[in-house]
Amino acid sequence: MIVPLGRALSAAEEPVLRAHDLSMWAYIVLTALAERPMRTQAALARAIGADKTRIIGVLDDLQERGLIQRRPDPADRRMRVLSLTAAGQRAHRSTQAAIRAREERLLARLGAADRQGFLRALQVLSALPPEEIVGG
Amino acid sequence: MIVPLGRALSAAEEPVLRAHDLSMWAYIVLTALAERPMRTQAALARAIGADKTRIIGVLDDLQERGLIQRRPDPADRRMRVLSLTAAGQRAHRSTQAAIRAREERLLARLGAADRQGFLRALQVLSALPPEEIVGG
DNA sequence: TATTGTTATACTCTATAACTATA
DNA sequence: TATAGTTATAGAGTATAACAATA
Repeated sequence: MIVPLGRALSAAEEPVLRAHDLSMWAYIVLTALAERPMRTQAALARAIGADKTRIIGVLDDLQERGLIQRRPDPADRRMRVLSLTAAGQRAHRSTQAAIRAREERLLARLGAADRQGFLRALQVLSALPPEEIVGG
Repeated sequence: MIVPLGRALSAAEEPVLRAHDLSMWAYIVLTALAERPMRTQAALARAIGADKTRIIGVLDDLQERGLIQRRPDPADRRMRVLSLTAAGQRAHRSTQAAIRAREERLLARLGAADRQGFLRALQVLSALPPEEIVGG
């Protein structure tokens, strides 16, 4: 049930993201960096559950459009310090608002109790480390 | 949250499926046919949200292993009537039991109220036609 | 030598289009 | 001609491996 639902929700959010000129991964990256800047790209990749090679193109694009900053760390120039620009923060906030409005319309279909249980269950299960899910 | 969770759950169920020699799609097909036999492959594909070409290899394999029957409809020999064999029913039941046991262990982490809300919310949202999800 | 990021390559999954057979 | 199923092909998304820069 969850996998098809995830697909449907992704499909539902795609028009919203396109309207804000962001790919799904770009939005995920902005969301992660909005929570806190990262010292390396590998750390960002881990945080969002992506391969480190997967996000390079995304970062290239976001940087080119001035939504993120990506500078070599002066202390260790192998690393790239990542953070949102002011424009990036604005883009993230407006996109997130649009997505939340859409989610709100869907959650309105649920009873208050189910809704709360659903969101709490998602948080609990998402917070589990993968080993615990696999191991049961 | 839902998409990564779905990925994690899929990954968690994979060892169980492998132990029963079934792919994810094979299991989905068996589950659909356990509910009710289908008159055409296209109907099955629609029912499980897959492309009609996607399931052909799956059906080939299941038929070869004697888990499903797939016979031309005498009334219209273009169509293939699909149904589980006795062995297919057994395979489905034992695999489903193993998967449910694993799900049970995960759901045990939730409070009773959250758990009920979570499952009901999943049912409600999954039952929504795609248009309503996209349209909001 | 070990690590960060990058590029190039291969692999998996899925969808599209062309084909066969029945009607 | 239209439909069910099949096959072959191409596309997107992802992961793996080799490479360059820095430590």
